[in-house]
Amino acid sequence: MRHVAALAGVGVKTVSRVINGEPNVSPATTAKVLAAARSLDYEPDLHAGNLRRSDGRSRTLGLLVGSVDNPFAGAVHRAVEDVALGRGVAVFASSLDDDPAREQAAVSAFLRRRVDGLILTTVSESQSYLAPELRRGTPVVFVDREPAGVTSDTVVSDNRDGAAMATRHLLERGHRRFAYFGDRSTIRTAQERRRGFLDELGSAGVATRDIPVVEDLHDEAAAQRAAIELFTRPDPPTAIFSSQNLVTIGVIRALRELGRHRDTALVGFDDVPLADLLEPGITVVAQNPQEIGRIAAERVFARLDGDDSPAGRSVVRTRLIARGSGEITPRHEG
Amino acid sequence: MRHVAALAGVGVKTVSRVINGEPNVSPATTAKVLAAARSLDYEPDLHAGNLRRSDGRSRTLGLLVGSVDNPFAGAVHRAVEDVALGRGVAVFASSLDDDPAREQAAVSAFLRRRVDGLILTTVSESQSYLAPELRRGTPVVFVDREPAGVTSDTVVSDNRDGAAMATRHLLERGHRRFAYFGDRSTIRTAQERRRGFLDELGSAGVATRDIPVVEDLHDEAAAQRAAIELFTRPDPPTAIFSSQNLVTIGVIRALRELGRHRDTALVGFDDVPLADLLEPGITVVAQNPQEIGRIAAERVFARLDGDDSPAGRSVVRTRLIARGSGEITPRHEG
DNA sequence: GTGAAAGCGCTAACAT
DNA sequence: ATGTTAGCGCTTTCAC
Repeated sequence: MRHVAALAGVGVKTVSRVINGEPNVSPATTAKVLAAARSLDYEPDLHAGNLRRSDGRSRTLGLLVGSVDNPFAGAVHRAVEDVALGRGVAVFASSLDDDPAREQAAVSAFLRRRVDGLILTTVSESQSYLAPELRRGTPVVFVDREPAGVTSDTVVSDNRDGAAMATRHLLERGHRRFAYFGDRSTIRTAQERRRGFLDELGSAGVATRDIPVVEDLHDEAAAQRAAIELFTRPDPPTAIFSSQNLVTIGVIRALRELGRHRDTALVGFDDVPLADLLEPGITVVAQNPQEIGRIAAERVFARLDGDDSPAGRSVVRTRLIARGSGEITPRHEG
Repeated sequence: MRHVAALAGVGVKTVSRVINGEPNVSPATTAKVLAAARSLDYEPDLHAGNLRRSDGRSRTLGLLVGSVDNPFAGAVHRAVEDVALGRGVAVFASSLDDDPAREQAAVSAFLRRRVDGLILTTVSESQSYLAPELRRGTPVVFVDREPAGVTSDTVVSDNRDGAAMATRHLLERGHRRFAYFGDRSTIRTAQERRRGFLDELGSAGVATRDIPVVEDLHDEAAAQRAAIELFTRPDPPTAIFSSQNLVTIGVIRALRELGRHRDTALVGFDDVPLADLLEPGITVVAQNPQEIGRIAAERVFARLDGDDSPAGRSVVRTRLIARGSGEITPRHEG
């Protein structure tokens, strides 16, 4: 900046004024400064400015998702980016991998870089470590999973209702023998989905005591193995509810392998790519990651704009998409 | 930091030493400083340090991909993150959307934030605007698409060879009536794939003059429409090569709709999620986005570590995955 | 309409 | 083993 000022024959403050579009600079001076900046390939240093700037904003956001390599996270990320772009804010994205250590490391990395706000998917038992930062006024929005130990804005899917809706869908087709496949039972979201499933069966008068509830399946292969194992036992279920993306895919692979995909009903929570092109198409309770990301980003910016209303909880509705697998009726036993 | 120093009863420089793990601090002092930092919830300001730090590194990378909401980009991003994480480097990710204005805006946003390196997928006609930055020594690695107007490290798939391999695969099954569906013809990568396809047909003695080459299909719907249109004309092809992810999916939808998916061969460039679960499974020339991302990130860090060898071009091999659709033999005409 | 001086939080260089 | 001073590139404040 000093070089630009020297080349343009003005003071540094004048350069600063031109760069930031502040008033009280004559057009002639402006032109000189711009020309000098161009010829020196000058790019202002945003961080240096921040150090002294009154609002202290880095125009930067930290986003922590399950994994950036994952359709749900990608959609959330994209929605956040779209909102941030309009504000001239850049987004740091990191992957959680359901690892509490990574959660803390990522948050710390964001904070050291003085992000203006945080959008977080969490996995550790408590987010109370964020309390000082919240007190300092940094906006934090939790997405997909609710926080514990602190209160802050949260955006989640209606996990329980969505799971209940899926279950009702299967009950209405006459199923009475169910199985549940879910991911890590420590994850709140997973608990909610299981609860929605079991409660709905309970209300329908189905004895939930004997229903196989297989949990802690965190990848396709584990889900596939678990499903195959279940189907080699007597009286396999006629209907399956799978509580997550990868689990659903693992179950599909298992049913194919067993030749059971046309006579076993399946509804998955969370949409699966190309689910409509499979045979049968996969019926799912689809989340709305775009909406989750958009709302989360808008909450952050509202807070930055001074909104100091109490922390809120936004619930983004899920939607049942019937494609075939959920409409299979119970087979008659041999 | 001043507050921490005051609370610990030491000078700021000692705090700096402790925070950065520099030597020559007594254990007792270290403990005092750490305690003070903890009690004040102190997080060092990385940017402020950078301003003065001799290496001037922000420990930050800028990554520009097609769209963060896209499986290929997600895999690249994840690989870059994994390499960067080991170095304590955070990643800014942005979406290009094949929009030249976005490309420039994203690069400028990265530069203003003083990223240590750039990993870019580009779409504008020339990247000569990066020349000053390259001269300044900022490492830039181009991924997926080669740059124009500047020379710098590049990591790409073997587009031409991959396309040729796909074509050979179809030729070997006896096909002689082909069609090509591709995305924007202005994209170098797309040109290479088309070229690989046509050259291979030429070498096999197939007249390429009459082959339908449908291009500029940038989404599923456009590809689907184009394929349906082609199949309503006389003498439809018996084999299709589609040059991109979304185009492949559009073509699959079209073939389904036409009831042609079991008698028309299809090989797509770039893998498709769940392609193995479709019927028939989709044969593809799979890229290796993880490898592309990993190599790109390693190139950046090698440059930062002082590697000043001439700009290199890494070619990541594609792999043909036969799943059914590419093994369909030509139907006999009625 | 413009510039000079001070200072943001930190680290380099040189004390001590 | 620790402290002091200067200065990174910018914006603030205030003077002209």
